[in-house]
Amino acid sequence: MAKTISAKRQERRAPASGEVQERQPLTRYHQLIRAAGKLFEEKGYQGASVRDITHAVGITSGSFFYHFATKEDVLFAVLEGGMTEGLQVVARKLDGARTPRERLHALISGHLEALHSEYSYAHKVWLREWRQISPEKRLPLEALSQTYRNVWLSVLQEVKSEGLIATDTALFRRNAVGALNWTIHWVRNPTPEQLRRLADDFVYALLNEARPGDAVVAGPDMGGAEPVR
Amino acid sequence: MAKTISAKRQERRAPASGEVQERQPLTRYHQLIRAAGKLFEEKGYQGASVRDITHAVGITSGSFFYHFATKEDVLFAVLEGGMTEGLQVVARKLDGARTPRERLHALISGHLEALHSEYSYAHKVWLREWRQISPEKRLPLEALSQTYRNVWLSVLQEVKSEGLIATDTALFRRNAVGALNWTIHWVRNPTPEQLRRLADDFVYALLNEARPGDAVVAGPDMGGAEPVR
DNA sequence: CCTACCGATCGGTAGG
DNA sequence: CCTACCGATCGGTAGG
Repeated sequence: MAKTISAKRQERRAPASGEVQERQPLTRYHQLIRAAGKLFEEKGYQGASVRDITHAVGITSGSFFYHFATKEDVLFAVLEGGMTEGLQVVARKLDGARTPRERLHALISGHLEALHSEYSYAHKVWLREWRQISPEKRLPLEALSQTYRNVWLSVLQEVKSEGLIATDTALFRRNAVGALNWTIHWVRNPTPEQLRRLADDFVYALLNEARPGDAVVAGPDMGGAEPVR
Repeated sequence: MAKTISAKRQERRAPASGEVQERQPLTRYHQLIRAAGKLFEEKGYQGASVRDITHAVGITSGSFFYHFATKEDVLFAVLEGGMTEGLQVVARKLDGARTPRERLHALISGHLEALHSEYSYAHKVWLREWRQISPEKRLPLEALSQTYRNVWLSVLQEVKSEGLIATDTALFRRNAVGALNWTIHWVRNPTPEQLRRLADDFVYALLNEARPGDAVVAGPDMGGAEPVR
């Protein structure tokens, strides 16, 4: 029954809030989430079958339903895990930032990091596949989104009161997040160094300020070209 | 054979380049494209079946393959039609624009119009489903994208030489297009008036200039709220 | 454009 | 976690 599976999942959850994640071998449960995340990113939620996922971790398809009651449940686990982790990355960055400008930079670099880290398929999947999650399951994910939105808005208020932003902070936020998320279409497998550089560029670009050093981003199209305009 | 179908499709194509599209009843072929576009936007390419599409226009599923050799072919038709039309919209807007600032405004408002017009599902589908198109079929679509990219870059050069843009035009373009495309997540069924207002706001927002009148966009979340951050 | 059908694959289940 | 299987649905085809 679903209750049993749900209970099992709770036991298997990642270590709570503050604890540092040790590099121990993944449980089957987490192997499945990771494999599902990669496959959903590659082929889409509907395009990746339960058999694809179980094949990737070396078990048979029936065994999938020992760990998850439905296919949708593993999608939920992918999204919830990724968004929670993303929030933590950003919070950590913000901790070390004092001035409004530094805090904006922290937000940008945290967002880019969450979006382009090795296991960040969750965010790309969220951007493409949130429609596939039933409204009830979507609720807790929307709550995480809302929290994140508020973090941005409060930082942008600080930045605006310094006179660095001329427009409405709500629109500024949406445009900034849109531009940052758009990088999934043209930034591919960036090195940490490229990511740092990109975050710097973004601060200047979003504020429409000239960059002190020069004004050109690394290369015409970092990574492979993407068809999306 | 596929050749036959392909030939038929050619006959049934929309009137060439310059001609004005009369409000005549749609052919089955175009009915199918339109229905497919809507369904792909709603449920995704994989989520919408051939039966869904044919049901929407009132024919049986087998008849689909009289008009298209494969399901992928109707996706291609949706995308090619939408992108071609989008290019025309922008070109028309640019024709009436003189100063660099006006030309930037034309680009922005054309882009928003193409993205939010009643039959603009094509662009939303392209943003989400381009992976589903085989590389060979993707090529002509990429060419259309490339053309559009170049239009943006040449206008941005003009804008930059006026001193309105401080950063690299390539990055500015990507961020602008990313921010504009992001509106599909938070703008819903805008009126022409709202769309005009939004285009105005975007010019100021992207240039990070204060808006003369005031500084607030229409409402906190025009249309329904979307979960995507 | 319809009827009737194909082999393949889907998410999910029973029983161990 | 496996084997064996389910009913449903998929894209696509043959023949008219």
